[in-house]
Amino acid sequence: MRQALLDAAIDTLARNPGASLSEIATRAGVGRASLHRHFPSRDDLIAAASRQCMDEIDAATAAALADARTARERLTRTLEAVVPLGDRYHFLMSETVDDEGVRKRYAEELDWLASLVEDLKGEGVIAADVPSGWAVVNIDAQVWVAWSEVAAGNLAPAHAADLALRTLLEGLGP
Amino acid sequence: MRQALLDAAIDTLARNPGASLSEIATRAGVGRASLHRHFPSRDDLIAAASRQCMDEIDAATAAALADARTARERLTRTLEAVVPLGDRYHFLMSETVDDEGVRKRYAEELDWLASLVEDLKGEGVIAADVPSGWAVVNIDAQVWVAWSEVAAGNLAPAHAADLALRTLLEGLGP
DNA sequence: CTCTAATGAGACATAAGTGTATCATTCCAT
DNA sequence: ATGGAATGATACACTTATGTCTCATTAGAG
Repeated sequence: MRQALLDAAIDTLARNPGASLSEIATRAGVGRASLHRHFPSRDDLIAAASRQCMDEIDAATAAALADARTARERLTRTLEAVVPLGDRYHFLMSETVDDEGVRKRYAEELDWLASLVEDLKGEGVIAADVPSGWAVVNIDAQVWVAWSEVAAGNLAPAHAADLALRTLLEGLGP
Repeated sequence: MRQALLDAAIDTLARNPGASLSEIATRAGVGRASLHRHFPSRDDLIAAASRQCMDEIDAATAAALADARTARERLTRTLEAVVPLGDRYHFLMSETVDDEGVRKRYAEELDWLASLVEDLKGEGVIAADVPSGWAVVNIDAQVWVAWSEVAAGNLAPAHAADLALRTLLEGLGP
């Protein structure tokens, strides 16, 4: 029940950030009153959904990164793992959360991404004259683009992740 | 007055699609009643703002494309012209408009972009094995990324447009 | 089977956004 | 200076979303 509500919230809010709690409850196959029992306020629901997204992304990337030796390999595994979770990713980017813990974890994710970019530069995978901020925001953008193409039914997840990787490596490479 | 309202609407709604008419009127330095005199309903305002955005983008690209001979040159000029209008561009992408004329013009823009991609492939600027849909959505994404970096104060418009162009040419090239 | 906790459905109050109408004031052309 | 048009401010009705509460029903543990 709680899980169904979180999934419905992520699904619905990723596509329409202004969706009402009624829509979310309906999509979860649950009455609106029950939603309020589990999540007293809209903010509570969004904060919990954000934590859920970060948990899923952390789990997926941790598993994918276990055997990654180079930064390039870490980027590859990360894209393969995160593109199928693109709706989670997009939800995190679009919803501004009041919760302190969520903001902190989100900042950690950004730091991790920034350090990955630095490592990629160190390996010569990303050219030195590409601003690091540009690289970070491009990785975000490629995840979003790849997922939206998958969600639209235009590409298979693996193909989309591959294209995203190629676009990043060639586009930002030396 | 009408112009101030349109500018305020685009500015405000590009950053927060759920902004209220009060916010927009206040940002325009106008009372909410006056807003309703010029634009009877919210939908009217959004439709007019969308037309305004397309007019500005059309004007900017038409001027930039006047002397473009190759498809690659058209892409370059388009990025240089559109990146500074990134908020307009983003507004168009994020607001779903009911108006028939707006939808039609928007579809024409997408067609134009698709034909540009085909021409770029013909010139060998974009690799043949890159799906055209991927190229189209990547051009959109680069405009958005470049503008957001400009809006955040991280890059100068010309530098951002240049990075976007480079990322596209290298990322999608053969 | 029985008791308890959870659920669904609905009523209710509250708040915010929207659209309309009114009236006094300001601005501008004549 | 004067008259008309536009504006700002305000009040009002209407709608929608939110959060709380109650009560009958259901599911599941004992």
